Amino acid sequence: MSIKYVMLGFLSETPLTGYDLKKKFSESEVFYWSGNNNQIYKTLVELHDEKLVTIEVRQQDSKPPRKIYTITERGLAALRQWLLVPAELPQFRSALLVKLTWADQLEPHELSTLLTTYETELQDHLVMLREQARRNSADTAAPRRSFGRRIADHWISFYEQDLAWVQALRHDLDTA
Amino acid sequence: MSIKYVMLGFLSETPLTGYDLKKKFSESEVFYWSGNNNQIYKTLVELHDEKLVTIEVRQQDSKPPRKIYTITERGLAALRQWLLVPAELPQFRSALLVKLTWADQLEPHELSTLLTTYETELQDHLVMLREQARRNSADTAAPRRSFGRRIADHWISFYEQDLAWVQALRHDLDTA
DNA sequence: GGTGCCATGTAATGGGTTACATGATTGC
DNA sequence: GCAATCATGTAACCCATTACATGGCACC
Repeated sequence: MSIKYVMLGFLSETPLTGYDLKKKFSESEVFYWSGNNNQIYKTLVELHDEKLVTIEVRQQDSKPPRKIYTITERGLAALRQWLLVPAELPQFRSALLVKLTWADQLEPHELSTLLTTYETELQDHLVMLREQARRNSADTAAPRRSFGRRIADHWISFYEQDLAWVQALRHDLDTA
Repeated sequence: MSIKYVMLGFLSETPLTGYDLKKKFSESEVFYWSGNNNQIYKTLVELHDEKLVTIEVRQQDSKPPRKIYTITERGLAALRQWLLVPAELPQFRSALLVKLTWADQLEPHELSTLLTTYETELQDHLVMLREQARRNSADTAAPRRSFGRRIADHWISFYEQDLAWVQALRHDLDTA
């Protein structure tokens, strides 16, 4: 799965600049790309070459000109076509689970520190995600069939489940 | 997080060849690298250069020679040091959640097909994972503080949660 | 005769990251 | 004076992927 279609997706809602797209990527983890300049500006050129978007340059005084990208009919068709391709299964990457495989290489107190640190970080992250979800669901006046809030909640539930697991593990280790 | 330390981890259990390591990566999704030749053989050279492993070449008649890699004291120390570094938070990458963001671009029956296909694939995958977990927990006579089974179960629960979510979504769409 | 396992490795490519570069404006 | 926002883009690099290459043996 490439970032290309996700950018088309955003552009299907409203015309945007590269800068705007960058922000879109940083606003939600579900769009898991870093949204770095290199990729975005290169991909925009690509999208334009394939006539999936049009460019409108708008000059601004004392600011760099904005290049506003608008999706074309072909772009919308390409997006739809991509949406119809069966979605690959989710990928989970947990550094903790990998490390715990060799937990026996650590002293009990070292293991305990590892878990506690992780737990704290997870909790902080969850606070952030919940805040984000709250904000996003507030301003988006739910369009007919968009699952924004539902998706965000599901996302959060992955972390919640992970948190519960670590807590249970820590509890078991403490009582043993 | 690089594949390097994971390879050291495997080598901390027992000496292995590059070929063996490849298999280790394919045996469990938790070790999420593809385990392709390029990376493994290159990394083994690197590990050897850094004196984290030693090489023993064993000739075999009518088969290519095996290069058996054994972890050194320095290797074990490097592994431990890596284990102590706080684990990054897990990363989830769900193509489905990304696509559903633009679900309104699809006809109801197209959306339905998308979800059903995904659900079926998930279920198949779960069957495979459960089988894998069963096999792995059978032959590993649980060492003192290794969480193999626990880790596998947690892994499975991520997919189960995802499955439940899709099923709930599909149910809601059907009844609406 | 074809597939799969053993066992090593290389080549080409793709996808993604960080960091660099410019430059004005606003706010602390 | 410093950081952040707006807004574009480039350079260097790293990690990972697929595919290619070799070659014998076992099994159906």
